[in-house]
Parts: sequence; C-alpha cells; structure tokens
Amino acid sequence: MVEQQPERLDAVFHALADPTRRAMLRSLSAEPRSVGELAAPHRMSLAAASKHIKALERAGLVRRQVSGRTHVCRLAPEALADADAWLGFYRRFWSDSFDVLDALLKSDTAPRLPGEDA
Amino acid sequence: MVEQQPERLDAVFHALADPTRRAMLRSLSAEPRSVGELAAPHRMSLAAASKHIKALERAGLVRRQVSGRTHVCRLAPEALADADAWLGFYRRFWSDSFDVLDALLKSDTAPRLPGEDA
DNA sequence: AATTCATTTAACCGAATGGTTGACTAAACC
DNA sequence: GGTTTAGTCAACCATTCGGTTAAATGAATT
Repeated sequence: MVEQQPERLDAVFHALADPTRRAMLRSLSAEPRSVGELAAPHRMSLAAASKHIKALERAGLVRRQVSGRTHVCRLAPEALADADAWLGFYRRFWSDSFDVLDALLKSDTAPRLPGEDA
Repeated sequence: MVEQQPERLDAVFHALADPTRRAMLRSLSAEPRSVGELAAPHRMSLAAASKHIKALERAGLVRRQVSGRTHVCRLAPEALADADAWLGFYRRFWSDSFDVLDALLKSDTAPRLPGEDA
C-alpha cells in the first residue's frame, strides 16, 4: 500500500492545519458562499481571507465559480476523501467499532470467516 | 458540534502535511523505532529528522521512551483519531457507505444556520 | 579514562506562511 | 460617466519551516 499523490496530501493537510481555513470549510458545508461571505466572520483583511481561500483551492478543497463580480466558492469534498483515505489506514489503531469498515476498506486483507474458505 | 482543541488539530494536520513525517508514522505503524531508525530512510541529517520527530511529538502523534542512549518512538494514534473525528463531519459529503455514521452525526447535530462557525 | 555511539541543541540560511496596506480590475448602480 | 462594490495583485514585514553544520550531552564500550 503506497501513498498515491503525496503533493496533493501535502496541500490538503496543510490547508486543514489552519483554523481559519477549517472554519471556512465548515461554513461551505452548509452552502456555497462568496469570498466576502467567507471572509466576514474573520478578523482579517479581505486580502488575507482571499489568500486562505486560494490555499483551499490549491488543495482542491474548494472550487470557485466566478459570477459577475462575485466569486462563489463551493466545497469540493473529494480532496477531503483523500485525507480520509490516508487516515483510514490508521483507523484500526484506535477504533474497535470500525473493524468491519476496516476490513471493507482493505479488501485485500479481509478477515475470512469460518467456512468461508474455498 | 464545535471544534474542540483547535491548537491540537492545527498541530496534527500540520504534522501530517509533510511526506517525511507521514512516512515516519507509516514506519511506526509497523513497530516502535529509534530516532536513528526513523531517520535512516530519509536523505537528510539526523538533526533534521529529529526535528520532524519533535513535530510529531508536539502533535501528540508520537510518544518517546528514553531507554539508555536510544530514544524509542511509538505511534500514539489518539491524535490521529482527533483528525479523523474532524473529517468525520464531512464524510457524508463524499461517502455513500457511511450512511449509518451519517445518521449518528445528524442525530446530535441540529440543523445549522448560515454563518454558524466551526 | 578515553572513545564511540545515539541524540539534542544552537546558530545559521533560504523559502514559505500569514498578515498588512495600497493600487488595480472589472462589474453594478445611480 | 462617475462611483461604489467585489475581489485580486503586488510589495512588504515578521515569523515559521525545513534544511544545514558544528558543538554539546550522556550512555555504552573498551
């Protein structure tokens, strides 16, 4: 099992390592927002918020649709799925209730039930 | 549902945003390793590797047990569980096979108003 | 006691981060 | 056409990051 696009993971985890950006994602999980709307709750300049949004875009976590003079941002969850997949490998180390999922995820390591043998 | 220790999450995601550190975690998932063993596969000075390990410790991802002159590092997966819990909120956005979890999440998650922060 | 081995610490370096302000572009409004 | 509105871009700044080398610590070896 090898790490697929390390650069993508770098960007995703880096994007998630900032509370402002996590808050923006949380906001986007409710509905799409303009740059201004995303920036509003945070005590920083619009330019600073714009940089954060660009970091999210670089990571593939947000997609932007320019509509007139406003830029509408939407959550792009596939990148989060990448991070989740990476974490999935370690889930067995802390979780007992994910055993079934664990087996499903690692389909090449599925525990065989008695009688299941060929 | 509120983000619990943002600083901890900052440190965890920051630690995960580096391929060297992710490789070290992967190595530790097999068995505990000394600092030297963790450093060996990477083309960098021992001092540089030592810094990476300290970043992992800061994030709570690794615990160190000094034994004589060697420092033995072990995976500390609770911190990964924190990251996983954060991601869990978003799982419903990409996963269809997590419907049960989704239901669980929704059960203690009141419908959110626009502007509600993470 | 001297040396080697495992590791950290300190000082340094260049690049990236996260913020600022000010100028710019372009769409919307009167 | 002129002004406001939405957002980016560029320059700058302090701090952090990821790496280096060299020196220091401290346990093991001889």
